[in-house]
Amino acid sequence: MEFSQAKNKFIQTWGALGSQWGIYKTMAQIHAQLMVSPDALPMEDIMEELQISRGNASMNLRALMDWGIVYKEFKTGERKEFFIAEKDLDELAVKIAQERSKREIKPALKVLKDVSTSIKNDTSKEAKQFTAQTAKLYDFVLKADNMIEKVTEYKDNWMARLIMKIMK
Amino acid sequence: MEFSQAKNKFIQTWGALGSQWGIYKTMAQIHAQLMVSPDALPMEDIMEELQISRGNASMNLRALMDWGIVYKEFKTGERKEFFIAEKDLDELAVKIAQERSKREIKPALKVLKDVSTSIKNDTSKEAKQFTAQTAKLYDFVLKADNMIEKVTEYKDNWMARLIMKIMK
DNA sequence: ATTATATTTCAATTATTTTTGAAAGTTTAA
DNA sequence: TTAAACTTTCAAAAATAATTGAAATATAAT
Repeated sequence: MEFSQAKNKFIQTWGALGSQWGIYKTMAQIHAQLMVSPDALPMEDIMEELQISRGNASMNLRALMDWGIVYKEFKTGERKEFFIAEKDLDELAVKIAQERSKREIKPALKVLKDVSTSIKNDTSKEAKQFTAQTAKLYDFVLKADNMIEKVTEYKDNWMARLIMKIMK
Repeated sequence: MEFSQAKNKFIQTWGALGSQWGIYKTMAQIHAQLMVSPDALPMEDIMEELQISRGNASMNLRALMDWGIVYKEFKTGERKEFFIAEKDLDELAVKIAQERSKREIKPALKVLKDVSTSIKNDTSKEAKQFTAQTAKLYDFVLKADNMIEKVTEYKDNWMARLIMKIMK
C-alpha cells in the first residue's frame, strides 16, 4: 500500500472508531492526522487533507485543545498557528478518561443518587424495585468512575501493569 | 419526588448516557425501563411509557436481544411476548464489553495492523512516523482489548476485585 | 492609525440518524 | 382454512447533528 493511501485509511478508521465511542468524527480525524505527523501542522494543511472548511477545522481544533490532547505551537517568524497532538498513548488515555468522567459520568451519578433516594412513601413493588436497582446502578457506576480515577493516578504504562495484575 | 417522575428522570438520563457512549438513545431507554421493572413487560407498555411507535419498539428490542441483555418471556395463556432485562450489572457489563469488542475494536485492530505494516519502500520521515505511531496504537488497542477479554473471564464482581488490586 | 493576515463565531445549509406507520409476515386458535 | 392477534420490515418523514462560509473579531506589521 502507498503511504498516502495507508494514511487515509487510518484517518477514516480512527474517525469511525471515535464516533462509535461518542467523539465527533471530524475531531477524531484531525487527531489522527496530527498523531501520525512528525511536525506541527497549520490549519490550512488540515483543511486540505481532510477536505473540511475553515470553520469546521477551527471548532474541532478548539475542542481537541479543550480535551488537552492537542496543543498550539508558534514558530518564530511565522504569523500563523501550528497544531501538534499528544503522541504518548498513556497520556492520551488518561486525558480522555478524565474528560469523559467529568462531562458524562459525574452528572449521571448525581441523577442516579437523586432518584435512588427520592422515593419515600410508596410501598408498591414497582417503587421498591426501582429504588433497589437504581441504588445498585449508582454503586456500580461509582466504582467504574473510581477505577478511572485510580488508573489516571499512574503516570506511565498503567495498562501494562494492570494487565499483569489481572493475569495474576 | 414522585415515583413516576423519578422513573422518567432515570430513563431520560440512562438514554442520554447511552447515546454519549455510542448506544442508541431509545435502545438505552427501553433497557432502563426494563431494568427497573419487577415484571416482564409487553411491547404495548414500552410503546406507551416511552411514547414510541411499534416499529421503533420492535427494532430496538431486537437489538437489545442481539446484545444479549434483554430476553423474551412467554406467559401461559397469553399470546403476546413479554420482555425482561438482564438485571445483574456484572453480567451486563460483560455482555456490553464483549459486544463492543467484537463489533468495533476487532475491526479497527485489523486496520491498524494492516496500515502499520504496509509501508515498505518509503524512507521519508512522514512515512517513518506513520509506521511507528500506528504500530504503537496497534499495541495499545490490542492491550485494551485483551483487558476486556480478561475482565469478562471473571464471572462475578470482577470490578470490585480489580479495584482492590489497583489500590494495592 | 491603517492594512494585512489569521482565527472565531454562528445562522443557514447539508448530511446523517432516528422514527414512524402501514403493509407484509408470522403464529395460534377455532 | 380462515381469521384474529401480534410482530417485523422498510420507504418515507421527521428530528438531530455536523458543516459551511462569510462577517466579525483578533493580532501583528508597517
